Amino acid sequence: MSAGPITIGEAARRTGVSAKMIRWYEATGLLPPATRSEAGYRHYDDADLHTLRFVRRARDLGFSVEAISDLLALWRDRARPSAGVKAIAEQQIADLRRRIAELEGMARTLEHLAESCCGDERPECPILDDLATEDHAPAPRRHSAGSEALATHSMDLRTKRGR
Amino acid sequence: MSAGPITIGEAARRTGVSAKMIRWYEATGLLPPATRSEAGYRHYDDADLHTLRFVRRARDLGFSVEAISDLLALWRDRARPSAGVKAIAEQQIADLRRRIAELEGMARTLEHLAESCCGDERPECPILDDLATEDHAPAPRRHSAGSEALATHSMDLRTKRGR
DNA sequence: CCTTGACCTTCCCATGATGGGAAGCCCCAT
DNA sequence: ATGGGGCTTCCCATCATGGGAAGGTCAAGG
Repeated sequence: MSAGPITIGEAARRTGVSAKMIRWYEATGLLPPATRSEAGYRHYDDADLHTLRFVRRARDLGFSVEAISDLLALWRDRARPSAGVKAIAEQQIADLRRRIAELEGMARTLEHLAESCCGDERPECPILDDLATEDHAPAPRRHSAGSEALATHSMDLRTKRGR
Repeated sequence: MSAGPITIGEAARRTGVSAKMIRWYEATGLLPPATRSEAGYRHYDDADLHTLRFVRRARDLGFSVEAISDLLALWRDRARPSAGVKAIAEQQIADLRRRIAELEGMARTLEHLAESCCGDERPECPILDDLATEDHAPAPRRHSAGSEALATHSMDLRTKRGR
């Protein structure tokens, strides 16, 4: 029910989108420029908050900013056919499934290796032996071209290990 | 069999690691500086190729460059206890499983939504309706701190949609 | 009225692993 | 000796995000 325009920090708190990211979304054109106070402060109203939550939710579902841009346009167009939205969603699902399969393959291979490694004081280690084996499949280079219209670029699949 | 030292391009062809990446691995300390010809060309011998294939294989299993650095050190130390290697591998497995679960959650949610969207000319769209719904769980912010010793940083989970 | 502290602004930088491309040198085969 | 392809280094872009500096603004309390 709060109606008065609020500042970016407050909007961040209420939508779960950081102030940094709100500014960035505006700078890159995902969101239209916010209205400003005389001093230059950005102000957000309830409709803006609604949009921000929309973006947040879409991010949580793994959509890229580019995809969200399309979704936002469709959302604003009340006469759009739902087919377009569904197509974007299915593209996203396919992408998620592909990435899951890729990670699953890695996990399974590693699980096999870890199982056969006793992991004690002794230096015998099937894991290192596997890594050092010369004849692994050329493994189709990542970043292979997709089918034109539905081309996707596989993301980075590695882990960041904090330390 | 081929014994003579070869150039970086040839090493790239034979190991599946791009010349760019070989230079980068050297620059960042994952690999020791390559020997150079008088003209400054890098030269690689069979042992180097073996190492490069090791790195390549580890990358294919999703290990970060930092983890590979540890694995390489263990590989070179023939007296290492296999426990250390196994620990790294299990950390990696846990990380992969966590990421898979996260993607799986997104995929399932989207599949439910896509199922209920007829995807025709009509503008009714449960997918957009969901995105526009105000009350979604605060969704624990990504990048939450892990447990000190085994701390991991979750990766980016979004899609790049080529266009 | 003035200070203080919390907030806002913009701008630059870093992340991780990868590729693109420019400018310039080198090597081999014709 | 010349041309083309490979090598060198260096800079830039990606994608979404955060960190932090330098400086302006606002509201509350002395």
